[in-house]
Amino acid sequence: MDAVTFKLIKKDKHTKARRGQLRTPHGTVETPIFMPVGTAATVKAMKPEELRDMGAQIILSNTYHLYLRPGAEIVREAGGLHKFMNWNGPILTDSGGFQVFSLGNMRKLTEEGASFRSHIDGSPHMLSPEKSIEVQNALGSDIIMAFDECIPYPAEHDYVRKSTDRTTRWLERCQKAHQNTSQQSLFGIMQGGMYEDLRRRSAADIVSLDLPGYAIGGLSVGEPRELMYQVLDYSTDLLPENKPRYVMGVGTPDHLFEGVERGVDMFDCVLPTRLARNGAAMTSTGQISIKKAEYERDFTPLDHECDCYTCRNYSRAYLRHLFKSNEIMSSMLLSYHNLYFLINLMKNIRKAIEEDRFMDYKREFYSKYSDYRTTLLQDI
RNA sequence: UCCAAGGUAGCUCAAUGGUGGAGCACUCGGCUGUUAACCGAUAGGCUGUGGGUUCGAGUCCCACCCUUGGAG
Repeated sequence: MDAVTFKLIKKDKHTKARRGQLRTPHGTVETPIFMPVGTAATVKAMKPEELRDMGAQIILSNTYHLYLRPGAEIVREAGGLHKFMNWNGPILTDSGGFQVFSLGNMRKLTEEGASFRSHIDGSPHMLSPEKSIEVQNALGSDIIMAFDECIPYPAEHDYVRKSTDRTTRWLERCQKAHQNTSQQSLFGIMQGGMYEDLRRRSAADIVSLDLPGYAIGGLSVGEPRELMYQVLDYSTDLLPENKPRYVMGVGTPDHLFEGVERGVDMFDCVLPTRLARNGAAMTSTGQISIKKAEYERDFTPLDHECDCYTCRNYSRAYLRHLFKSNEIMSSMLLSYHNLYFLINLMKNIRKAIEEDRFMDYKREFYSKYSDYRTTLLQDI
């Protein structure tokens, strides 16, 4: 029996959207779900209590970062990642595969794995499928991700094919290295770039390994929005219906809608927390920059439709002041709001799916969300 | 009153006698499995004032004004 299991509880009548439950050793997650990212064993500027209060069900952390600092053994000694960071809900750890992409100029790829130079002190390290699994075992996360290469965009067909096949071989090694299935489950990752034939090939290969969950990787790497939707259109169909589907690194409100509509169950993204620290807020009318001079005397909440702690208690003028003054509270209040915004959005989406009005809800949302009205007209 | 140092962008400061720049602040933009409380762009100037030397002065000379420190 897998540590993590998925139960499909409802399918939308009009789209591929679905409602499900993901059971993990640390609790059940209602899907579709957005997962806040806590790279270094902390969702930046947020206390676990706040995450729980806002309705976060599962968070993500990172193998590469925790391996470098403080080191996997220290987390193991602490009693595992849950205890170490005081979050006893479900945790998913990324494998370090994204760092293969994001630290491109500081690593070398071979069949064995990726040789990194630490971004902290320049020291050399090798992350292989086996090493990534070993570290994630030590961390004790509920869901562990396969070690993959997140392929840049654009990329030549030949390169994508070779890389994707290597990612598949790495997945086989991950599966072999991962033995303890009672506490952790391994998810595989589809690659294939923006090429349908390679996505099909990747999906067929990883699905044959019969894993408890599958991710769609290599999206949101700079490709046009329409291209991403196009890839998602056929990619979800290539994955088994009774297993969770996770699109990695996606987190703008419109992408969440489009992903859910195409049958995606899980998302994660640094965007809400990063935007927050950089003075931007996600709102029902679109992204706003709290830095702008026009908010200097705006004593209304960030988002008039939001009932989060930040919006209930603070004004745009105050949040602008905090940001301009470089005050820590700025990151805290904006992060809370942005995470709440996405978590609440997903909650509404789940409810809409349950009531067979997902597309109605999507239309309603898009009608206010100014940045994407053009998409609304084209897609609906 | 004398001595010394110094007056350059909003602020703190650069600039052999040869096209006055930077950091911060301001304004605007970007951020998608975090190398990111980050990155980028625009704007901003009678170089204290008035004379002089010079082909050419922020820079050298003179006077004055102002600031800071010291002495009395």
